[in-house]
Amino acid sequence: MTDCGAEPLGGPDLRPVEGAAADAELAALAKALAHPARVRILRLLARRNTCICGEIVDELDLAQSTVSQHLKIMKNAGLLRGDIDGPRVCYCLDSRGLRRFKALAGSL
Amino acid sequence: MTDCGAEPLGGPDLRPVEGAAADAELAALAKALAHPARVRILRLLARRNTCICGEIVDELDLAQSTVSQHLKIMKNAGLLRGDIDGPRVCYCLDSRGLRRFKALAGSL
DNA sequence: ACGATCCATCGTCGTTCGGCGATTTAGGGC
DNA sequence: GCCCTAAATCGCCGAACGACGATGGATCGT
Repeated sequence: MTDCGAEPLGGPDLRPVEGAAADAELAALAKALAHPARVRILRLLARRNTCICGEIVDELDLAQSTVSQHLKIMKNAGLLRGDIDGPRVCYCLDSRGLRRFKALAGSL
Repeated sequence: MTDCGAEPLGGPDLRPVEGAAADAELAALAKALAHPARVRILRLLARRNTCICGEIVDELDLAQSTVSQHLKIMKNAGLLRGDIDGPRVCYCLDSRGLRRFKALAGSL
């Protein structure tokens, strides 16, 4: 139940890990992780291999609107995907973005 | 000339990569990297294995005071070390902090 | 001792972040 | 159609960020 759709299935990332564009990219990804609540959300989603939705709100003792903002930030950064599942929305990791982040971090 | 002193020489980092404390730690490190100029500074310092000081100002087309702020942020985050070298200050990577960041990023 | 240089810090300004309650939007169930 | 629930969005607020110029403190050269 409520599993996210399949990944868009990208091959290995060919973009460079250096240069001005890569710097901006890493900075943007880092900014998306620059808050404990967002790191926690990412870990929650990683632990349960299935997707959860409003359960995140229950775990975080933050208001629903605040959690929604955090989710939006990470989604825009490409770290999460959110699929609509009936009246709910199912979030899960975007492993592509996560891999990209790790690759950029590893290049330091 | 102008090489930083030796690293404080820490063994392998024993702190956990998960839990609330680790989340806060990763968030803090990520915040320190959440700006293109700071990523760039880190890369500049990584490229030249010797330390540079005000040369960073020349490369960044930012005001000297702004660069100083960025350096302070990364120093406080444990990503840089700054050793006084006569009238100049010699910045270089704190490989301990950098390793820690990579370890935390890799745990995602 | 003096001026010059390097860097840090201060004060200011506009922008963005992070939080919340309240409201809107979108589906599902009856 | 109507309500109920889940989630997004809006509006507001205080706090922090990011940039700058100006000022201050330390050190070198002369």
